[in-house]
Amino acid sequence: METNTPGNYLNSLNDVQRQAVTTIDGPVLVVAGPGSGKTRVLTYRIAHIIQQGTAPWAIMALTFTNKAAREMKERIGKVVGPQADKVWAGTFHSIFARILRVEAEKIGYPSNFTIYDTDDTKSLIGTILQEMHLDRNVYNPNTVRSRISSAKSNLITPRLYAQNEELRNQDRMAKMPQIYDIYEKYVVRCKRAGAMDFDDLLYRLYELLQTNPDNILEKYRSRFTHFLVDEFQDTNHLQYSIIRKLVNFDNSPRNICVVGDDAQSIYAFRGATIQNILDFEADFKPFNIRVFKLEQNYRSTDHIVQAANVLIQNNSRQIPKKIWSDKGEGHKIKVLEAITDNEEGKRVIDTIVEQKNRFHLSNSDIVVLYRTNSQSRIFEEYLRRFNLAYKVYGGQSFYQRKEVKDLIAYLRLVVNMKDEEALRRVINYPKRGIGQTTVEKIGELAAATNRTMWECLLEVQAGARTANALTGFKEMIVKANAQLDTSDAYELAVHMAKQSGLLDDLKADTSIEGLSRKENVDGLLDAIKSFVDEDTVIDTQTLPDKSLATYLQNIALLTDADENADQRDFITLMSIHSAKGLEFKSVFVTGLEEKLFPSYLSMENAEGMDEERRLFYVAVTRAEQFLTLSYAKNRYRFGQMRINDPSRFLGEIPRQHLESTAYIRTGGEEAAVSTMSRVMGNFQKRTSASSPVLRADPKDFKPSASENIQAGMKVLHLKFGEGKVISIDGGKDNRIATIHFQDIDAPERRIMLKFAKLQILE
DNA sequence: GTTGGTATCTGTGGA
DNA sequence: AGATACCAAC
Repeated sequence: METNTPGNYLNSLNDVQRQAVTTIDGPVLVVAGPGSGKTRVLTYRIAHIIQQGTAPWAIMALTFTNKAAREMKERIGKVVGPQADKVWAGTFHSIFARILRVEAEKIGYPSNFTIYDTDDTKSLIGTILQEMHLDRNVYNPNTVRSRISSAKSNLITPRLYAQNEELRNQDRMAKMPQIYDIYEKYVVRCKRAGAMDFDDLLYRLYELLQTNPDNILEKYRSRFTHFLVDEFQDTNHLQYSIIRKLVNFDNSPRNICVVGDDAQSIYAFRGATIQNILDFEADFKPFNIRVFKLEQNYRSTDHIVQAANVLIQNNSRQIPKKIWSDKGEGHKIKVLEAITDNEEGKRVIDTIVEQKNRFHLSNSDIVVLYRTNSQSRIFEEYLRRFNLAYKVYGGQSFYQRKEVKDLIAYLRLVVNMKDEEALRRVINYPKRGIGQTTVEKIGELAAATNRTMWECLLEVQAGARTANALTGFKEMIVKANAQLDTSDAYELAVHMAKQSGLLDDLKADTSIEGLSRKENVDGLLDAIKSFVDEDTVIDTQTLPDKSLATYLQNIALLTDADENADQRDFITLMSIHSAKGLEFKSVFVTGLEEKLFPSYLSMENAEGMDEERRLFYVAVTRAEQFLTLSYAKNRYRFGQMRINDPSRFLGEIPRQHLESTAYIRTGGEEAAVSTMSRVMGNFQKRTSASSPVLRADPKDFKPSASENIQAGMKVLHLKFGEGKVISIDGGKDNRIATIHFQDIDAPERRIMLKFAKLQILE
């Protein structure tokens, strides 16, 4: 339990934690293993800083996710009360966006700048490619995007990029020599559209501090006196450069605490670098840096902790540390083998049902993790079949659905008419007779005259019909724009949904998908309504209003995972990436196959492989009590069934932490078993005791219909042999038998009748 | 300009 | 398998 009384919060900490909390002057590096009470340290530290007399608004606490930020604020609130809201705690992107809203005009952006998401970025790059007559098949927009993104993350401007022989050579080798040019055009276009992409939210702030108009640097240096950075291992060079600007200067108190775990760095793919930890140590070494290592794990039982310890040692570089737990040995790790991805789904859900029954777990105790979001589908199907409540995080989020984005695009356009991506999206949706040709003409004119498409809207040659449509479109937006100051976000959104014809268009579609699209738009409108009604606005300090502009700012940086999960009791499905920082009693890590996990995209070099291993480490260490690993020997990918070897990571877990009972399929499993021991590498030395034994001859085995099985019957099970049904419980479609088997170690088994094959003997 | 059908491509993670 | 690009017919 949390301690809420001020003063005695220090008592609930161990020695190292307490030092990390109370050492508030000067630079501090906290190396925090999984489950080591990192969040607790951060929150108590903030509370401590406040209680030592610092104003809450002089504290900046940067996290990676809104979820982490919200949790932190809540927990600070418990210790210091309502002042917690005054702390500048949030994601890098949201805190920096907040500053930029105030300062944007100093670097040539409107204060109501739009935030381009990944789709906007990709589509803008697509447009530029088209204008440059470059082949999309050669210039993959995704590749181009990530090149641009990593350039920004490393403070490489278009000009520097053009001069950088190494980068240019890489591009030439990749047959994309023009990337530097695309980059430059992209930056110009974003600026002209009054838009910042995710990287700009960081980069433009850096630019602001670097160019220092009106001595703005001084303003923020003196405003914030204490800094905290969570998940420091996942920051990129650009983020660290900003921090350094704000913290590391002459006469600065350098009150900064960074918390991270090199073993949990999983965002190198988007520019994060462990180098930052090393740089931090070097940069602050002259200023009496203190390093604290949190090594006690309060989350998991020992088999889990030890397994994690061993497997991470396969990585080449790491800060030495030994995570330990005093939670007792706990349960061994279970491995599920399946023939197909579909069967994997079934076996995972079977195991979930079994665990729920045997250990009285709630749905919310359970998480199913996977490497790629596309793996969620099969689990969803089986969960539905079993009537188990679940929630899928990530994947296509609510705000990425077409119909939602459409309405939002209208709203964006009303707020910022220069927003080209929004304009392109809705100029002819719903259909109003402005075709592709016209849109292209407008785009070309805009590009040729260095203006926005909005300005060129009525200047292109077009037939009377089209010209009419264009005028109508423009007037509609202008009219709505005029209402910005008088209407709140909800009124305007409803107005636009109706006026644009979007609502009518959705109503006309009576298919099931059409209905759900309509529901989504209604859902969006509801969300806007509650934004207007509620007092809780993320950025109350800067924009304490209910305007559409404020609303758009708030949602641009929101992801599905940030929505307040309603209190219902559900099983969680998510990617391992989004599970970082979370914990569950029972964790399923699925799809442990070579080329999937580790991903084939990471297999080329050692760094990629190490990052995959860290990802596996993160997955494993989410578990408190139960850890189940699963893999399928065959899996559909790219529309084709592929054969996969089990992941090497399975082989890296020492045998003694694994449950010995190997899984055996009913029917033709001899082959399965031998394959398993062959491919599992380290598993090979298993003793005969661990190999599965058939207790019934498959040839004579004739399973009976499960409905007929009743308490008191004598039954035969292929693997467990003869047994007596003690009792039956569970619902009609979910009957579970408790069976006493004669000659196995743990004679009492609970078996789902729906799936178990049992032959009635008498 | 719009519609609908076919060919082609593409494939991690997320603020 | 699903999304998108492309093309031919209305």
